[in-house]
Amino acid sequence: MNVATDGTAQGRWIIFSRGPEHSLTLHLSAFVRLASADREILTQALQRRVRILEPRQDIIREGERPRFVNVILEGWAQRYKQLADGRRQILSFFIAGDLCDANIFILKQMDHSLSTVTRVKLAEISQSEFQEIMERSPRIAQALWWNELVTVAIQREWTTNIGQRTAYERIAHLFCEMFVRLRTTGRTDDDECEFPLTQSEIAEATGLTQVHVNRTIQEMRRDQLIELRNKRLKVFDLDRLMSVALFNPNYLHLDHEGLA
Amino acid sequence: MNVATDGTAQGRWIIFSRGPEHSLTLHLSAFVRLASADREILTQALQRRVRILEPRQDIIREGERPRFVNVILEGWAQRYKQLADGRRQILSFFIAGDLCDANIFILKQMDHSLSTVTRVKLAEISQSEFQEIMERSPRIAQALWWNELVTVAIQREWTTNIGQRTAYERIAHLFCEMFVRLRTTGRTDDDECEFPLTQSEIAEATGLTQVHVNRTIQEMRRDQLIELRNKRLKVFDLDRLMSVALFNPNYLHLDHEGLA
DNA sequence: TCGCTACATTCACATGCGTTAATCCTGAGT
DNA sequence: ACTCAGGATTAACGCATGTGAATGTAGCGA
Repeated sequence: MNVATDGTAQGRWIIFSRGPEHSLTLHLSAFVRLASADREILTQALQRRVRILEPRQDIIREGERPRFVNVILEGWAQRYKQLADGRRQILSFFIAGDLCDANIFILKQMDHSLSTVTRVKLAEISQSEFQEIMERSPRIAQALWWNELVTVAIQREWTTNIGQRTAYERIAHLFCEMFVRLRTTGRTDDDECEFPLTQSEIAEATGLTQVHVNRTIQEMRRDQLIELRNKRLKVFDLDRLMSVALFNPNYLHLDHEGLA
Repeated sequence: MNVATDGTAQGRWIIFSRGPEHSLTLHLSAFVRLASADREILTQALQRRVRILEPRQDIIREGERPRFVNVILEGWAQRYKQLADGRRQILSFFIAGDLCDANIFILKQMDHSLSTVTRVKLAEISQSEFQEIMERSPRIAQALWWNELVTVAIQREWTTNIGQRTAYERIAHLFCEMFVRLRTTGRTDDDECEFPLTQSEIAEATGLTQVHVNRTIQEMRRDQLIELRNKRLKVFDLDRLMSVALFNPNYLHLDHEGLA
């Protein structure tokens, strides 16, 4: 696949492309316009250690010591957290181009877990590599701050989502967020996008039960809001979906200088 | 008040002290041991622009352009977010020593609001001052990253709290978090601490209604878990409170090198 | 084709929490 | 002491969402 040099397809996400030679080229064309030297630095970093993981597999678990910054190159991944008695909350989703935790080695141990949703291709960046990148390019260092600020903003929105919205609104909001993020990185096809989550996973992400998610999605289908099957989501009218979800994309902070 | 040079009282929070001459001295003795030069830099930055705000007053509102990093010197403040129809979610609380949003100027506009809970004394740090600090002291810059990582971790815990815990557990968890954070900064008195929130505010922070918060707190009182009146919280048995809340303090990341 | 297995769907019933709206405190100011 | 206002408390009632468990369905390997 190729990528994202026009306004539409740029975003917070670090997006990559395969050139004709199938080598990865990284664009942290997020937030700042990076010089080609910066791009080169990132491209290098992403090639050093690449792994492929099967679906529903842990990347790192709560309590473990973080050793790498993970960058998702293909597929969906997620953060989650489990209470002592097993209840599980999904905290966020990662899609291609997302950087999991800049500077995570500063923390002694993970307070949550990372796992794949689909089959995932990711790049691991070691602490020393990471520090070198930050030192060599202040632009990238600033882009990483920006990335982190957006990450917190998304987490705040999720808190609000679960705390204030009804089941119907919550699920609609999740659809909006993922659709917009995928579109920003050029991964939508008109009014459709991939959506590899099971209803149980939607439930764990929204603080609902799987049964109620099922009921609610059927209601959304009846309302002609969406279609969801075979791991694909179709949004008939995004404005309407955003409206019923009380979705305000401001928290994604897509209004940065990287955009046209 | 004086502060926090021993292990117990150090924490993630940037704590300050009044010397005998009533001048502020800042300790970002969080996470890293700072050199006295670093301390001096921070002390300076915190003296330049100090404001006092009355209770329940906005500091900055969603949509506005951020101009300062705010550091809380005294009192409690909060983040909140409001949906288009008025529903409000409180997203986190700040206590003395907390730094609101490092590098916030990177974002074009606020995606949430900041307001006081009690009367608050805060220091504003401008963009240029802030950048200068980061450049002059890499130790501080790293401490700021650490601070940001803990901020996201707390937000994740709040998401989990609202998504998975029952009303009783949620409120207990909030009590635990604030008690532990206050204790870490030396602001508890044995088994008691200040707790200036109204039941309505507890409700907005936990995604419950004020009526149900009231019911639940009475139940906690009957269970001899806590006492709460006159804006003071008494915790009879912190271990038991943590246990019913399924509270695991790992997300506060207090196990850093700054600690003895 | 059979029979897994993982999901999605349905059903009957229970309940935790929300809603609305009085009424009751308590502390601060006069 | 008296008053007032902002909380806290109580009550009656409703509903959104949870629980537990059965049934349906589609893909996939043997």
